[in-house]
Amino acid sequence: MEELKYHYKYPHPSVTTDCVIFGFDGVELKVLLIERGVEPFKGRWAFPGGFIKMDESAEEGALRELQEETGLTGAYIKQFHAFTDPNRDPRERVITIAYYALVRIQDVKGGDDAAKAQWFDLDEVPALAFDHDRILRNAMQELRKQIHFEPIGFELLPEKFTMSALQHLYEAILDVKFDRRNFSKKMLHFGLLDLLEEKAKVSQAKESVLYTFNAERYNEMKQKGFRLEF
Amino acid sequence: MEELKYHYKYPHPSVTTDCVIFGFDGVELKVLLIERGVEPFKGRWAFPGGFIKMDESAEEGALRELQEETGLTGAYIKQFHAFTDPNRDPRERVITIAYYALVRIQDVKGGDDAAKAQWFDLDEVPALAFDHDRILRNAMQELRKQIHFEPIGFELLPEKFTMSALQHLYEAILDVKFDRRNFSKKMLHFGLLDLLEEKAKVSQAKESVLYTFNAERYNEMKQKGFRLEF
DNA sequence: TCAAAAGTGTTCGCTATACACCCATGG
DNA sequence: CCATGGGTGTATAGCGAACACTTTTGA
Repeated sequence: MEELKYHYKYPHPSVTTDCVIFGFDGVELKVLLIERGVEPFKGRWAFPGGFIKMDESAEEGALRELQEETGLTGAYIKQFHAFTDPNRDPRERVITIAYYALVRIQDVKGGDDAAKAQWFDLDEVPALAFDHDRILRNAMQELRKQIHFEPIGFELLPEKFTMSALQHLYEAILDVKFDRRNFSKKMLHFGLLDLLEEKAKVSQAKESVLYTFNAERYNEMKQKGFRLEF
Repeated sequence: MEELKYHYKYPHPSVTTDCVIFGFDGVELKVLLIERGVEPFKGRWAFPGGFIKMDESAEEGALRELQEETGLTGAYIKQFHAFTDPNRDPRERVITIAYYALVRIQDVKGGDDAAKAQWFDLDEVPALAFDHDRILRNAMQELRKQIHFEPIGFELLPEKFTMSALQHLYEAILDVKFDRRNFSKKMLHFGLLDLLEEKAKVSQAKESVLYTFNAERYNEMKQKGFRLEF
């Protein structure tokens, strides 16, 4: 039998973090899932996650999970909800504090874990373990809200990107279509994109100019009271 | 010595809910605080809160705390952040899932608890216990974000209210001033306010017309894809 | 009669949107 | 030479912001 070393007067829930990891391949918004190797929900897909250590914050825990699965440090993460249904885990009471991460898909290495990890198109996500379906829907909602007011899309793109990559990203996240001319006008109007000398040919067509996001300028402007609104 | 009946292989944090209760007196936005009767932070003010029971969700816990302090059932609450700094409670590891509640201040009874409770103007809140200063700042931020997109202000007003009460509420929450004519135009333009026959004299001046918020119509419109944007 | 709040319309500028043609490249 | 995607400007409508005078009432 396991040794039970920690004793409390009242019952305590377990607390985990789960990390919904979003990536973008230039066309589709994707999410990184891990196949569970153990019961419950063995064989089902789920988000990376795990118990919070007693000396780390939830955010540190989420970053640790993210690093273990993707090799990435310092990626953008955001806490969006704590899921607390008493029956969300069939084994015991587990509360999870959920984060989403925005990563550059091309920077992701295979994780340390032997666990099978795989990117899924958002519209091809299978039925997930636990309440992770709900967590994913919720993450998407919050991501959509956030992108209207913060320049987080750039976390998903390479350093240098074309205007049409940026547009496709916004279209994938918000599930709408924009007029190319209007989209570009609006983006450039914020004054946060630097036009690079360099060009790139993406498809079998004309080469297109590259932009980069000027985060410094954004921070300056934000301090002066500028509120981005897409 | 206390009997320690609950045993775990790994250490578990305690999990609480805290509830930032907002009210509006017609002029100022207020927050309900409770004076702590025990250490730590004895004598300091704090939000109502407590441990989550093993068979209730965090939301149920927050509603229970709210009911105990105000006598209100079914008030509007919203989870806005989980605070997880390992040292936020000097006694032991405590994670708190924070909610804010919007209540009609005039409906609030004294709580069941003998604890001293008191409404504070938002700009006269004293230094709070634990990390509750931070929690309050965070709650205000989230409330401001939310009121741009959801008609939650009405949760703070009586059923029947004047346009200027509504305007003062928005001004208090957003900390800005609006032009009376423009504000009224914008609000009425949503088509969510019903003009009542009844009038009221609020101050020592002209009597003014009363409105009521039509929640049914809002729900219909929302289902048809209407997105409120203030 | 004075002070305080309520009621009410118009103008202007900006932003969002709708929309079409030409060019460069690779197959 | 054809298909694909890139680049670019203008016209219109709707919304947000600015702005002043008259009325009622109670002190």
